[in-house]
Amino acid sequence: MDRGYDDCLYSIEGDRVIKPLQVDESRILLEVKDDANALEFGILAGEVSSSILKKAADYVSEWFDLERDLAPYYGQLDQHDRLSWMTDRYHGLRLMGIPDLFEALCWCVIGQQINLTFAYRLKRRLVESYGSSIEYESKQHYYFPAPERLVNVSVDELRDLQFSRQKAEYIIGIAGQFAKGEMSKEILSAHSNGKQMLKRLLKIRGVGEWTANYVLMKSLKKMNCITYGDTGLQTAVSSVLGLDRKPSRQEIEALFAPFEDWQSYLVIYLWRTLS
DNA sequence: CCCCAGGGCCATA
DNA sequence: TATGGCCATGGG
Repeated sequence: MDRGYDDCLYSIEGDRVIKPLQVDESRILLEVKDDANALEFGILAGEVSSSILKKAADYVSEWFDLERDLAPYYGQLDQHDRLSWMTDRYHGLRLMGIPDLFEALCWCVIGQQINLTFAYRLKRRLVESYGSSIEYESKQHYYFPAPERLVNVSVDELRDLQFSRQKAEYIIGIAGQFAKGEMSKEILSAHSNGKQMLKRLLKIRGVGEWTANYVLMKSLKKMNCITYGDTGLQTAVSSVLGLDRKPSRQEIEALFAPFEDWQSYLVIYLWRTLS
């Protein structure tokens, strides 16, 4: 999880990661750590009950995509001339989810077109300005701001945080859809298939092909999402194919074609080659 | 100083 | 349908 970027929604301390979590009406501080052959989780702060423990476990499972058997994916990777090395190098690397759809959409808008260092800085400013937090061992742990909060923020306030006018408008607009109940993870999930979900997402101002696929991958766990137009993906594909230029869309499609049902994972693994 | 970052909108033709 | 300008900032 630690790629050297400054993520403000969880903190990595040694072999454990700490993240504030809302389960039903309760706010807890979740800890997940590496325990040799398993992930172990615990509640550092907040109410603890059997119900909350179960939901925290479910969250960890979704966050780390623990239910998925990666063996078929590695089987396909092994058969590929230029990608088989990934099986050993990245063994066990899973698709880290962004379960909160609103957060995932906002994060995409923030990250559009700017370098990741700056993107994480913008996210931190947004979160620390409008998100709530809980304190643990004299450190604040932040929740992503609620749409009901962000919908009442002005474009100029976000520009003061160095958001571009476009990003500010997109985020406030998305917050409005969530606050009014026009969009939610449940609403999006109710669509019959991934293609319909993609169509619905593309209606949102600020959401293009890259963002829609990223969100379906990270929040809805759809397995065939290719972030076309992604400069990072293009760089990685160019590298593994040994090209001295950006790959065409057709070349990307050709590379991904054998990985039906695992294409999102291949995107994740290709991104990994960049860090 | 330049170019371009894990894009997308909008105007124009 | 296709193309180009624009956005904000910072790292290389």
